[in-house]
Amino acid sequence: MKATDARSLHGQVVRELGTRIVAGDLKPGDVLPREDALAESMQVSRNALREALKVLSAKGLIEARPKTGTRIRPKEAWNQLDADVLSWRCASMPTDDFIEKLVEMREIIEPAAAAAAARKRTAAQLASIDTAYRQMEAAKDTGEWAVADLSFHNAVLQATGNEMMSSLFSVIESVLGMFFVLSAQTVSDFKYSLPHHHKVLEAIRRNQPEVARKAMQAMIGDSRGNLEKRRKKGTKKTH
Amino acid sequence: MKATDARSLHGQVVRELGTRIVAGDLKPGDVLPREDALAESMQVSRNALREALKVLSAKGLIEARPKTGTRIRPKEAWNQLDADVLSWRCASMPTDDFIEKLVEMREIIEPAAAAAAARKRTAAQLASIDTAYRQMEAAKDTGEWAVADLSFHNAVLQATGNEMMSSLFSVIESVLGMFFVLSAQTVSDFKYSLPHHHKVLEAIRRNQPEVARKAMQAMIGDSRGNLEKRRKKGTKKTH
DNA sequence: CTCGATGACTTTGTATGATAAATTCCGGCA
DNA sequence: TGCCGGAATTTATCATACAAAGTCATCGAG
Repeated sequence: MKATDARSLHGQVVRELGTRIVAGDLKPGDVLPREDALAESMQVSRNALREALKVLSAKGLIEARPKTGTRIRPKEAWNQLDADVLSWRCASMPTDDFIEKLVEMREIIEPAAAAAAARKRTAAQLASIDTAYRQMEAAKDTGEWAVADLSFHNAVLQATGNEMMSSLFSVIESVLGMFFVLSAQTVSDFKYSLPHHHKVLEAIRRNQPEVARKAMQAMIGDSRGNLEKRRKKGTKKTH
Repeated sequence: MKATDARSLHGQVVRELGTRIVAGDLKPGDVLPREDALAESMQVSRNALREALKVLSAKGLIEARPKTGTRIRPKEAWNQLDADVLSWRCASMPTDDFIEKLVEMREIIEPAAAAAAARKRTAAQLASIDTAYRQMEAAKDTGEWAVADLSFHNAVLQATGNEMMSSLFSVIESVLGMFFVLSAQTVSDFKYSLPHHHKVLEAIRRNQPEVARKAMQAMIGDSRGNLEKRRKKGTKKTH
């Protein structure tokens, strides 16, 4: 689910450079080659390259100044919540440290969102959550499950009625994505978290904020435990 | 504190179009004029315009396709947490509804951040918070206070050690900015929240997460009350 | 008459070359 | 030594041309 169109040429340049920056291949403070040199080395026109640089600049990754050149900005300046930045970080062998931070964000965002949704959801928003839940019930494989699961959590965020909360879905998407890839092979019963989701759904349906918050916390706590188990297993394998 | 450089020409175009989009002057679904026509009407080259469009596209505001044209994307697709988007929304007569959403975000983010900071802060991070606090103490006018206040809350977010949390500072910056402009004239003692900040600082110093969380919650609750008072006064004036 | 393919047209995408503006850095001068 | 100005370099902007992609109408076949 990439925000940036990867088909276009400048989109490929954005992805290429963005990936290399977040992966640490290009470090903060480093200056990029001159625009014409970089354009030539990447086999694109200087025009396409500049459009890519503007996009990276909009995401806070780089900064261009005449004469000085274009340099990588410090990590604190990056739009760490940007969907592309998150996706690039996830793509490049995320460290356990990063996954832990993602989970930490989730633990803050989702219980609060569930509580807010229980307070303010409209009938239509509740219906969206309900639909997603039923798709999870009906899922026949891990692929269908993943899609429905993401829909569920997205619907909860949207039910808060706060568009800034909805924008945080990119974080949830990242952490769930990590979870899916880590548990795809090892889990036989991929629906084991269905009861957790049901509790959240019912609490939101009944407008019970604190019940919804607790249910969501429980779900995430469970998820965190499994994630750590999988991660340990994964590191064992590499020995 | 603009992320996008407003001095450059394409930066001005970004700001112009971005402002008009978030203000609702250009609505989701609307298609922009052709690139060459739009470029001419804005007195810039098509090249500069395209770089601006790429930036807006990176922020999720627009989407361009051959033949179809460039259209405004639905609000759900916008990067609502982007510093520029937030600043543009704040610049254009924010509705009470939007301010309420900002406060809601703050109530979720900052108590959790204070707790995390109390758990994980390094000595250097604590020193940053302490420095900001002393600058608040020493502030001689509302301008100095505002700067120090922002530093304080930024330092707390950074003390969580989670860069995604730090990226949420743009939200805090927006809500505090609104607070400052609304209370600039009406408040005689602009340091009245100093004790609140002191409690947060001390709790973080002593590694007491729950104390820090409560102290931050109290500070925000107080701030919310004042904001509503000011807002009411403001609407009264317009009668 | 309906459906589908085909071709022309419109709009964005990419390339190229040239000029302007800004900033650094060096050298001259007081 | 320190200030000032010019040269050099790099990004910023402009202009033009062509390629690619998608839309829409038109035409033909069933």
